[in-house]
Amino acid sequence: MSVQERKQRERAERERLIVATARELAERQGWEAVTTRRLAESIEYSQPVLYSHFRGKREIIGAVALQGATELAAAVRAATSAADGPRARVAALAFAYLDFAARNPAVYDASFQLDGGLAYAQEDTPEPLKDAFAALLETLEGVAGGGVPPGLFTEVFWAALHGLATLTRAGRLLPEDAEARVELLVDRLAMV
Amino acid sequence: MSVQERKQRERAERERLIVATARELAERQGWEAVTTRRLAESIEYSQPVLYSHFRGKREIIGAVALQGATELAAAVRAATSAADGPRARVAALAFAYLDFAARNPAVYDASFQLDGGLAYAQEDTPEPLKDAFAALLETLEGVAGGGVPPGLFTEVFWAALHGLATLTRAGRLLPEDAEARVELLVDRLAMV
DNA sequence: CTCTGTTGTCTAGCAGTGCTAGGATCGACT
DNA sequence: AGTCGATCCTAGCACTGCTAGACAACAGAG
Repeated sequence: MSVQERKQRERAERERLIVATARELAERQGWEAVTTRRLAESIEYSQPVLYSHFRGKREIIGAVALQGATELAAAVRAATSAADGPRARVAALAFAYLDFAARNPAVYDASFQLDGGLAYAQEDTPEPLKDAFAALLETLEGVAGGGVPPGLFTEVFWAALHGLATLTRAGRLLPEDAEARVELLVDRLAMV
Repeated sequence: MSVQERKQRERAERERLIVATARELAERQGWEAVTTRRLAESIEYSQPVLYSHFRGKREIIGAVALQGATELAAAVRAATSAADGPRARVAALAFAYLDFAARNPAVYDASFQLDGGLAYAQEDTPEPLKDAFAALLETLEGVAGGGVPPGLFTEVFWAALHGLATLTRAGRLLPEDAEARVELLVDRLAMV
């Protein structure tokens, strides 16, 4: 069985290569530059190989999205655990979130803006997405305030961050006052 | 000169038809269904005619976006002027905004999500966009709270609404608790 | 009323997209 | 050593946004 195992390993390796390459390409030149032809060319295989791993382009975006969610969760947890006190932890969460979105625009888009064919807010939601939300919840549930369900509070806080992230990157908000906006958001929303 | 005037009128009329048709098509089947061929077919002209009015598809989206911004501003102003008291006016603004986004998803996307080739937050920003922001500002500047620039407060509030609108429509947030989320947002952000 | 020149429109086509059918090739097992 | 199945690629489909160039319609001049 070692032959088959080797083949499986190689297949899995190639799949990682596809996702990594798609991500790089998207981060470097935008998702509109990620075509099946260019992607196939980059991994030095023909187009149909992509379709032996993924149903289509959407699923490739979805794979990048899951990677992104995992990393976002890790970034948020790292930032919050390094901060002292509820107020500082919430602020650290917000800055970490926006920083991630700004540094990985293509990945962030894959996760929260593009259609990666993933289920959200449902039972069959992939684990990384649920975990990313959980990472936010862990810190935010402490500052939801009385009578407010932590989940609901987290959704609102998340939406605000998402709005700041997307509007800023789309040029709708000037990046200069980014910090002031975050401070205002944290001061008002978090009940410390 | 009346002949030329008539032609100009007809041209303007056809341009309105293009925008209206693109909007209908997008609202009915999504922007990905708005192709230059289908659009040309719908207005009963050939494709190149579109390019005698607009530089490309992006500009058509941009035209729909401007319409949308104008209507959004009107909807917000209508809702706020019908409400009594600062708290009620802010809530009315929020509900009107989200209602507009939910009822006109394609138009909302054109305005704030897709690339319509429009400038934002700059000097050469089209008037309808500036006015839509102004409509929010008019109501929100009264509840910004001391020491907080009204413009900054409006940006944050807008971002939160935008986040709620997009995440809800993308299936990231369940629509059930929509009202509770808005109430929470208004209660926390607005200093009545 | 005819001719002319401009203005407007359409046909046809380019280069690119996501995706797939079918043939070729390679290699693991009998 | 030969067979047969898995794997991969070539070629192509139907579509996209966009454009060059042929063609027709029509206002203005004579």
